[in-house]
Amino acid sequence: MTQDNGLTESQEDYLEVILAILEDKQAVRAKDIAKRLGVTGPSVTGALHVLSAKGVVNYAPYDVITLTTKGKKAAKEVTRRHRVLKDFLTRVLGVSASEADVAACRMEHVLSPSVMRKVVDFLGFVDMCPSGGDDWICSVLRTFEEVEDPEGCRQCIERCLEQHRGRDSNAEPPDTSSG
Amino acid sequence: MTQDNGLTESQEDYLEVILAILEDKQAVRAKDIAKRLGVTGPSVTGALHVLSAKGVVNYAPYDVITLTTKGKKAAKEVTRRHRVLKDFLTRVLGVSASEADVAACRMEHVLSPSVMRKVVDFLGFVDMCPSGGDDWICSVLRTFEEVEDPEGCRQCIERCLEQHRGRDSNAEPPDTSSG
DNA sequence: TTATAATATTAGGTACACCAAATAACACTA
DNA sequence: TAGTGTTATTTGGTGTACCTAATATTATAA
Repeated sequence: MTQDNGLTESQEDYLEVILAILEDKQAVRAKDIAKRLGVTGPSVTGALHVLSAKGVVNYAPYDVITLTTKGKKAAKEVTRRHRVLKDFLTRVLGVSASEADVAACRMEHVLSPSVMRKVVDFLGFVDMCPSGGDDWICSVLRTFEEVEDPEGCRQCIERCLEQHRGRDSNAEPPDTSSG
Repeated sequence: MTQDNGLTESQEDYLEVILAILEDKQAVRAKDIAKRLGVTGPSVTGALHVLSAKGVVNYAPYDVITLTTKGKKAAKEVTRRHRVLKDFLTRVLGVSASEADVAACRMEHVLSPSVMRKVVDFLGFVDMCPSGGDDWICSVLRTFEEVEDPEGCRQCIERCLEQHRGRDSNAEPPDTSSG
């Protein structure tokens, strides 16, 4: 497993939906898990046995289903990855919400923490941009290894953003074409 | 399968390495496949049986291993996805080459064609930028729904890029990647 | 308090993807 | 042409993740 928490992709999915159900309703039913995951009852029972053995869910036949502390932590972590990836897919790549959900559901199991961190970093740039930050584009450009003059770029982007920020300033910089 | 070509993730991996070996050497040995995929011989034999039944490899015991036309097409498609994703991870997110390879190896099986297209589109902007294109940043910004004056931005970016281009008027192609 | 509907579980089976050990085929060399 | 090492295959088995059908439990209504 890329994320190594000792859980398979399928098991991470189970934890994720259990947490989601817990946030909706009070009680978690095997039936609801089955419905959300598109599997049958026996599959849920089987998975719960394994998850219980792994110490992430509290389970006994016909008893209520809850997450252990460890399980809740793992579930939240998966959910967080899902959210980040969906965010990235929609906001950066322009993927539709529903498609992003499907894709995030798969990607959330396969990206290492370090790659996830890069995704978060990128989103950080994006978040920073409209609120006043003026260098995320430069930072991105730098990662392309194409920009040989980051400072020049920075200044340029700065002017660009200024144009959008300051409606009052109609002063178009006339002297920018110099090398 | 997200990519539905009737192949499992594992099977796509087999095709991918078979194609890779074909591009290196002339002949494909079960042993080489095993080594590249980190599996044992029997696993390869088993997979070849299935792949043969699916009409993507030509296989008979102790005979040479080749890809069918259909198989070659599928293999090239997977390889293309891998390349695109690795490219994206390294150039856009700044992931290291080796990590990008690992991540691409997983992602290549889980992203739908439409999401892949978005990734390609994004890379298109990136590629366009240093080589003369002048609006990829604007296009990206537009997707963030933050830019209210795309034309102004376009002009700004244009100046920015001019600044970088102007330093090397003889404009050789950037020639950074070689697949 | 039983009958019944809803829910959950066990039992048994499939498919995939792998493995180790044993066996078979092949390609040389002597 | 037999012998030897390499390569490939078959055999038998594991673990995961599903499924259907049958059974058990629980909750509820008569």
